[in-house]
Amino acid sequence: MKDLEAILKLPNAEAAKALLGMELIHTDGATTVGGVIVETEAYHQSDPASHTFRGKSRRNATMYEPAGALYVYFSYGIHWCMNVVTGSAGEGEGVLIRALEPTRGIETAMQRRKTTDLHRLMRGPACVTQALGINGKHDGLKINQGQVKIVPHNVPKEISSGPRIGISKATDLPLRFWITNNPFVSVRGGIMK
DNA sequence: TTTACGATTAACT
DNA sequence: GTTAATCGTAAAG
Repeated sequence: MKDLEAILKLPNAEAAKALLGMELIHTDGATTVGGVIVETEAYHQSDPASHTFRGKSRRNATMYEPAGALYVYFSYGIHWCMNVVTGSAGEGEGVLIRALEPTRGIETAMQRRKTTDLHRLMRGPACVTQALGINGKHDGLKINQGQVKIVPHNVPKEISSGPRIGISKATDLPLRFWITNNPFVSVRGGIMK
């Protein structure tokens, strides 16, 4: 198992795969909520579906921070989604965290999500941020230097890949990765198994 | 300044 | 399976 710093410097898609099986933890005061990353998507500068495709702007500025920064953006007027910035020198690359397998602070997460359905607790990018209590205030935070941490947890038995979800461009690129047969992966879209 | 739309979710038929 | 909710951002005027 490589440490986080090494993973974040890997090429975009490699980093997305390497983050699977790591544990993402958010500590807010006395409250800690976290889970194992089971689903990710890779985005980079030359990708038409990426926020950084058309260069730096106000919203995506965090994507150009050094690897290890947290890019949190607001979508559809309601949802927060979180990314981990990757690459070695402000290349505008990142990995979208799409789903976690809950491990810590499950009761707190259920209160925040207003559901007791464990399988839907952290399934979907906006569900992850809601369960962990992540929002725009966390944009730009450095991972492992404060409230948000990513630590080694286990090694995925098998990794699957396929087209990404919820985008209208470059939908044929297999830049979505998940842990094979993990029940906490969002299986929308009838993608390959 | 105005307009169209999105790395989505939850509710409903 | 289908659709409404909801608003910040980017692109166009």
